[in-house]
Order: sequence, then structure tokens, then C-alpha cells
Amino acid sequence: MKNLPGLENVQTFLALAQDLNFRRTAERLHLDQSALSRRIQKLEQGLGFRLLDRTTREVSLTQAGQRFYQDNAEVMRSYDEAIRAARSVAEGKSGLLRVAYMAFAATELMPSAMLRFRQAHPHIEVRLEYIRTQGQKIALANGDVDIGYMIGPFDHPDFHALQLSSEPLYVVTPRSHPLLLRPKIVPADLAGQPVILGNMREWEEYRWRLNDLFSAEGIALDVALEASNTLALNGLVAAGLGITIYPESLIGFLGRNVEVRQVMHPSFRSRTVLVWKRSNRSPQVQAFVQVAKQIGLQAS
Amino acid sequence: MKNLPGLENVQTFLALAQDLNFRRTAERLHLDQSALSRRIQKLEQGLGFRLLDRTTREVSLTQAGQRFYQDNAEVMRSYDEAIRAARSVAEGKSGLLRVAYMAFAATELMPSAMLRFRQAHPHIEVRLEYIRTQGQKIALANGDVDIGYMIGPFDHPDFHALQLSSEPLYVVTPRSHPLLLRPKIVPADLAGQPVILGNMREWEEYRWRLNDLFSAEGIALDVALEASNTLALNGLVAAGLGITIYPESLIGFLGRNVEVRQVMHPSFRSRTVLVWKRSNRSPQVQAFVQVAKQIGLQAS
DNA sequence: CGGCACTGATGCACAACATGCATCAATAAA
DNA sequence: TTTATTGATGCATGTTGTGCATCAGTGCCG
Repeated sequence: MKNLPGLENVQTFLALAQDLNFRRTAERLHLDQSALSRRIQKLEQGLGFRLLDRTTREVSLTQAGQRFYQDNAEVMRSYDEAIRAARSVAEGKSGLLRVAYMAFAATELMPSAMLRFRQAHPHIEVRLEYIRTQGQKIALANGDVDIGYMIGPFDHPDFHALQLSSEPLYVVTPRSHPLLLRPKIVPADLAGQPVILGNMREWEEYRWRLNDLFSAEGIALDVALEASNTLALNGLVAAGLGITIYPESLIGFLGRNVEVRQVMHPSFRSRTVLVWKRSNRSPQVQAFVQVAKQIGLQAS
Repeated sequence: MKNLPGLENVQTFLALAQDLNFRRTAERLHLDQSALSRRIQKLEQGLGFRLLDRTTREVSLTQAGQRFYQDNAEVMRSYDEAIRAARSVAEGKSGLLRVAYMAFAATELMPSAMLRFRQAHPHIEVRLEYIRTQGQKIALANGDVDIGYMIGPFDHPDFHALQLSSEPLYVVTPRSHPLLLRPKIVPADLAGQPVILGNMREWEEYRWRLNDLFSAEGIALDVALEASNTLALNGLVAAGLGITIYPESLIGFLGRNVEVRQVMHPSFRSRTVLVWKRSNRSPQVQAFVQVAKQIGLQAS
């Protein structure tokens, strides 16, 4: 970048150009008259042309000085505006926040947090993106998103992870199914039942979580079928081909041709965590965490 | 005007923001790394918010820093442009020049100077104004015009006056007139001749000059009539009511019903001078003087 | 796991620089 | 002429920015 001469003294010149009197201006700037005189000299020397014609009795702007004054008054206004804008970003009063979310957060957690957040910080632009848990980890690491709702638990030294909710899991069955007769369903009741799940590509992290839960109870998961979308899954269950396991947040989206019962077990729950990079200390993220935390706590 | 913090160091920040590496940037700026580090610290402190996130391994812009960078890159471009514009005015490559002229310069001197000037300095805006000699003195003193063609001589410590031409005077007579029979007309021949002149309001300085010339020769000027416009003057002379005295530059505009003869006398001439304020050192004026001088010299 | 290279931050001494004071020359007003 | 006010300037001083040396933190490589 080319060196721009005299930048430091432009403000001084502008002040002087306003009342065209060294002593008065110097006083206004809490400066000695001589210092002001030298600043202007230095500015002119740096620029290579005169800005002011001075006699001992009166000071006037040269034509170049007039032009320089008008243009730079505008430049300084722009600079002031730039500071204002940057500060507003720094204080989190504006700026951009990129939020990723996965299916379980899409129905309640994320939307209600979003609502509150927009009310509290209307000047922050929010960009929402649906990304599954694994993808979020990459996106966060790359800096493509600022914060993500993912399936927990998540633990990594580079990231903050805040658990927002822990929702019960439900077994989804056809309308008449032997399990429905039981007063209370526990994990052990599901042993040997044919289970229909979304395929790995779609359900990924959730399936790993289910596997963990069942194997922790010593129960083998009998995956009878895989479905590639929710409608098909619902249909297959309704047709009696097996059961499936759904988190609470999604059961409202099942059809009327299936029944749901909560799986009563303290660890049979799906945890949703809010994750962001430790190195990302942007105030937008801080502000969003504040809001999401409150929403999460009342939901869990 | 509000104080704008950190202006001095914005350029430094912009340079740093470009490659996000203190050592490399410092080297590029011929600075020690520590000095750069402190400049940025000072800038941030002045602004009150961080512009860069620094770990020992990598430097990145905060969101506020990004915004600050983008905005101020533009601001610095504007400043650069402001310098360029002011310099171009200072060097006389652009700007405004206000030129006043009186009738004798309107036919040849001013137009041909104007032509040359426009070719040499096409970026300088010229504003032309017809003002008679006396009015020009006031306009120049007020700064309403930069330079004027007036009837000379003119001498005043506050002004530069450059004589551009010295044109012979002509006596204007009806087509048949006793004077025309003489092989050569001298001022003494005009003694006792009834003379028709423009009125004081229109001819002002020129009439004073004629009075001077005649009285210097000991000849009384017999003003028989006054005319308020050139056509009337021409008509009155043609009708035989008297003669009049015209400068060379205007005789081409007389009708065919009059005759002209040069008045042969070294001091019977009309001088046109170019006048401008000594305090006005604007390059536009200098440039115009250069051109007008050349035109004037070849014309005189 | 242990050097190694490279990062930005910091303590310190020094030099450069801007500042304030006193004063000057020029000029307008009284 | 006197007086007051203008901007410029010489000089001593205090502030400030700079460079050098060094530190602590971190990724890389064997």
C-alpha cells in the first residue's frame, strides 16, 4: 500500500480550516500555537503543496486547501462511521452469527432460542444451516459456522460444549403391539424386538448413541430394516415390520397409525449440546449462548 | 469535532490485516516487530475493542477487525483520492479560474488567450465575466475574480499588472471629411473638432484615458455629444455630427458608412493590462498569465 | 517424547519527536 | 506612533516511538 502522507495531522488541519485562526484553533485543541503551526507545516511538507495562505493578519485556504478540506471532512466522517460500525460489531450489537442445527433441535430448542435471540439482538444477522452432528464438527473446526446444536455428549479441548436438554426416548410401535400392554416399558423389554432405523447416512450419530445405550444394558439391537426417510420409517413400523426408537422432540411428527411409549430408564435419553470453538470469543456467540442456555434449561 | 482515535495507526493495521503476520508485516514496513505489536495494541486500546485474535501461532481478524479492515481500506482509498485531487488543484491541473475582461480585450486578446489556455489546461474550469475596468478593480479586491483584462496603465502595490498590448487609436469620421484629405493625422489635427463619445457610465476609464492623452498634448477635447451605445455612436458620426476615437481592436465593428485613420503619435495608444492580486498565487492564475503573456506579446 | 523453529509480547535503553515558552517580524487599529 | 494581534521560529524539555534482547507459548519433526 502506498504511504499516505500527513494522515496524523488531517484532523488538526480540518479544525484550523474551520476558523482560520491559529491561536483560537490551538486553544480549542488545547495546544500551543507554535505546535499547531508546526503540525500544519509538516502536513503541507508531507503533501508537497500549500494548504493555507498566511499573512500575519489573516489566514485563508488555498484552492488546494479548500478541496483538501471538503474531501477530508468527508473522509473523516467515513472513518468515524467505520469506528462506529466496528464497535457495534465488537459489542455484539450487530454482525453475523452462523448457527448449525440437527433434527432434534429443529422442533423446539433452536426455534425458541432463535425467537428470543432475535428479540434481544435484532441487529445481529443470523444464518441457519441444517447440518448433522458429524458435519457440524467439521464445520465448526473450519470456522464455517460459529455454533451448533448437536447430539451429545461432546468433549474436545478446542470446544465449549453446553448441554441444553436431555430428552427421554420413546419406542414407536404399530397401533396394536404386545409392548403396549405393559404398564411400563424398560430397555430390557426391547430385547429381541425387530428394530427399524434410519440408515447410517441419515441417522449417523443417533444410531451410534442407540448402539451405546443398548450395549451398555447388555441388549443386542436387532436391526431388521433400514429406512432412508422418516415417512418410510413410519410406514414400515405401522405395517408391523418392527419398532423404532424416537426422541421426544420428534414424536409429534409421527403419523396416527403408530403408538409411542416412553422408555423408562435414566440413561435412555438423548442429549442435545450446544458447541462452539473456544477460540471464537465473538460477542455474538456469547450472546447466543446466553439465550440458548436459558431456553435449554427450561426445556430439559 | 470529535476526536477520532487511532487514526495514525490505521494504515499499519491495514498492512497487518493483509498478511496476518506481525514479523512479515513489520519487515515490509521496515519496522521492528515489537514496534508493530505496540502500534496495534495502541490502536486497539484507542478504539476500545480488539481487532485481532492472536495466539503465538496464528493471527486472525475478529469480526470487528474484519469490518474495520473493509471500511477503512475504503476510507484510505478516499484519503488517497483527496490528496490526489488537492494536488491536482495545487499544480493547477484543475480548479477554477475566473477571468474578467473589458471590451477592448473581448475581440482578440482574451479569446485567443482563452483558446490557447484551454488547450494547455483542459481541466481548469474557466468562468468569464464582462466587467469594465473600474468594476474589475473592485471585483479583484473582493476576490470575486482571479484576473482581469483592463485598460491600463494600472499600478497598485497589492496587484500585479502586466501590459499585454498597446494598440493605436483611430479617428472615426464620416465617409467624406476634411481630415481624410491629410496624408497623416496627428493629435493636433483634432483640435476644435466636435467629438462624440460614449457616456461616462459605459466608457468610463476609456474617457479618462482620452482626456489624459489630449490634455497632455495641450488640446481641449470638444465633446459635442454623448451616445449610450455603439450603434448610436456609429450613426451619429456617419451623419456628420462629429468624429470619435476608437482603439484598433474595435474598428472592425464599425459600419461601412464611416472611415477610420490611425492617429499617428507615440503616446496615442490604448494599453491593455492583465491584473491580478499579488496574494493570489494560485497556479491557475500563474498558468493563465503565462499563456496570456505570450498572446499579448505577439499582439502588441 | 524432546528438541527445534517460529509465533507475538514485553522490559529496557536510547533516539527522535512534538511540545511549550519566549521572542520576533509584520500589520491593522487606535 | 503606539498598541495589540497575527503566524513563525530558536531552544530546552518531556513525551513517545523504536530497536534490541529475551520470554513464553505452540506446532512440527524425528
